[in-house]
Amino acid sequence: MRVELTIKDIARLAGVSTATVSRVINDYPGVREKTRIRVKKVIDKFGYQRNILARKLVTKKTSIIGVVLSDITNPFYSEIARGIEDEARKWGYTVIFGSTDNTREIQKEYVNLFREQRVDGIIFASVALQDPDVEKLFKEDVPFVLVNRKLDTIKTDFVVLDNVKGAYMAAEHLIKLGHKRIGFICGPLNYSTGVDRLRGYKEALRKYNIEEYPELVKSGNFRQESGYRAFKEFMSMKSPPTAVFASNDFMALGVLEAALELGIRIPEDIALVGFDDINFASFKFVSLTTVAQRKYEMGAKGIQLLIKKIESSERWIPQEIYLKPRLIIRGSCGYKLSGKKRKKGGVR
Amino acid sequence: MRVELTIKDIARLAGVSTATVSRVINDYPGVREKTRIRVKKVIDKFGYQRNILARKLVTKKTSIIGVVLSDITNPFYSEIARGIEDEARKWGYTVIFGSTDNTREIQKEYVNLFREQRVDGIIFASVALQDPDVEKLFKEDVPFVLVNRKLDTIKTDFVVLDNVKGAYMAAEHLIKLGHKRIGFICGPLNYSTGVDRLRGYKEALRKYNIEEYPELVKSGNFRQESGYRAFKEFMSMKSPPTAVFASNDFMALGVLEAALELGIRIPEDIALVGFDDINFASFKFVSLTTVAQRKYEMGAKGIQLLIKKIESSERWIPQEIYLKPRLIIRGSCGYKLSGKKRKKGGVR
DNA sequence: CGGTAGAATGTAAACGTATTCAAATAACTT
DNA sequence: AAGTTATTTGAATACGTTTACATTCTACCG
Repeated sequence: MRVELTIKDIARLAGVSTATVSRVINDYPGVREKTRIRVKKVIDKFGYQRNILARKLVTKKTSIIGVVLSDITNPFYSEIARGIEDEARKWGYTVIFGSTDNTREIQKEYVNLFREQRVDGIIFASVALQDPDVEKLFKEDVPFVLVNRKLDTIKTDFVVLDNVKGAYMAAEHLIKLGHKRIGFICGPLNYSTGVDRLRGYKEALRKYNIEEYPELVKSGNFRQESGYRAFKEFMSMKSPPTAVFASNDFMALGVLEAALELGIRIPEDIALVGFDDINFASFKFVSLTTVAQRKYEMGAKGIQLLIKKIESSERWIPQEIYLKPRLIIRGSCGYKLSGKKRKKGGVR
Repeated sequence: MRVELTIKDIARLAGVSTATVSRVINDYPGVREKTRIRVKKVIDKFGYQRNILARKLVTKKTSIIGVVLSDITNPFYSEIARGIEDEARKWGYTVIFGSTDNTREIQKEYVNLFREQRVDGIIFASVALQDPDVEKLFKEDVPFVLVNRKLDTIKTDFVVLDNVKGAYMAAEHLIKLGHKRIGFICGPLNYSTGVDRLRGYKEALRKYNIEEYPELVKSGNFRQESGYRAFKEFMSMKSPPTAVFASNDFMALGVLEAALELGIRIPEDIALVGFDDINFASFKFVSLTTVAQRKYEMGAKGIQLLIKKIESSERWIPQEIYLKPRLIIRGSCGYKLSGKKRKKGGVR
């Protein structure tokens, strides 16, 4: 790499002091138009790129934000990530992602890395209900925002979907289609998304006076295999559910796989609803009815909030943002859409 | 945030000079065991985290690597990204991703951002055949590595799949299944992946003395809709192809959608092969025969290469790495697997 | 025990910017 | 035109490390 000019060189070449050059570079006021132009000309002519490291050293602001999420490969998270990335760029921030695979050790490693890199703040997109790392940051006053999943132990900023409401809507929809025995594939109960969706499901049953059968609630881990397994278990019961609500789309995909294997038709034999509306859910040969959340927007909102918090000078009051869920009705729930849609029957 | 101790404080507290502290921190030799321990104790007791910015300023090494790819949301790229991320972490590097949507302007913006951030090197995962940005970096001796797609205009490092071979294998497979009219949905011809896969397809036809019909090659853009459109066009021909080879999986998914809509069965009516082996291809209700590439590994290899290049002191000779493609035979091509697999027939 | 090589430690100068405060200059005011 | 105020400019310092070089210790030798 060729040699780089410094602010000193520019100052010398323009016949001014480094302070003036600095002021010009940062568009600070208090420099005469004439000299401003002169300095700019020199910069254009000889080329200059300020050394952001030196700048960061003195300003103590890196404009970097760390993001921990469980897996960038997971389409759910990659959409959030994209929202974060795009929005960050707009505000002049750079982001570093860390995929933890929901592992405490790797999360800790990334949090340490982020702090070593002197990030201005951190976004957690996949926090657990008990999270020592986050609580530590809270105590130490490091700015952060939770996204997607929240935490009850501390009062802090978050942007999440109203998961209770979303699950309620999904269950309600199945109930209104006439289902009385609705199997629920639960997410991990150490995540707010897991417990909230379970709560929503139960609330709907209660509201419509439908008896709760414990055997209709299977635990899953948000991964496809667990949906697959749960569905097979459902189907081996003496009286299986007539509908299944999987608390995320991946598990719903597992259900589809299992159904295909068992020769069970969705939705003709069993209705199915998912949660999240990941990309694949909308493919015609999947056509999964699901509770949608705007993942991109969630990421964008999250980083907006974080940046506001970082840049705010006054005492910050934590913001709790709940996004509205939408039920997207496709083929897998068996709802008969009016008009010409779904003329070809169900999925598969 | 509470006040941070500096190397000076530690030096004072341990009764040594800053140079010694620095040596301890960096595990440099030339400091007596006794003093090393003393310094470490002080650090443990009072807590200290070195300011990496100051360090970077003097060493001129940021240990940051920029990655430009077309879209982190695209499962193909997110897998590459994950490979890069994990491997980078192992080597003590941090990575910044930039999603360009294959846009020249955004790519330029990100390259500028990366340079402003003083990254040690850059990985391009979605370079075009003519790419002024990359050629400029090449001239200016900025270390970079191409991954996934390559460039003919300059001699540089890359890690790509042998796309010609891969496409050849796919086409050959269809030929051996007895197909004579194989529709090809081409990728953009301004990417090496586009042209190489086309070349592989043609080579196979030639090798097996199958006549090439220009109308059997439709242009696509690697996106689902274009596969959808191309398939519909094929099906409106007087004599449509009996098999379709889409040069990536997304376009193959488009084909599946179109087929579903037209009531055409895959593979019974028309055989289908894709390329890339994105996650979704392996789902049972998709079951797409495809040319697999190890995306994670490609990313990991790419960054390994880049780091080696960055850290090498001798004159660097560009490395050209071709990864081997594998044909993964699933349901969509109509190949009858022996044994118990696919007992349920084709897709859908 | 004096001398000396080698190891351990310290001193001081970078690295490239932002920023405070004082000095210089320009712009008004009367 | 002198005095006053506002605006521009510059000098100097700080940010927190690393590192070349000088100095001091230590240990070993004859």
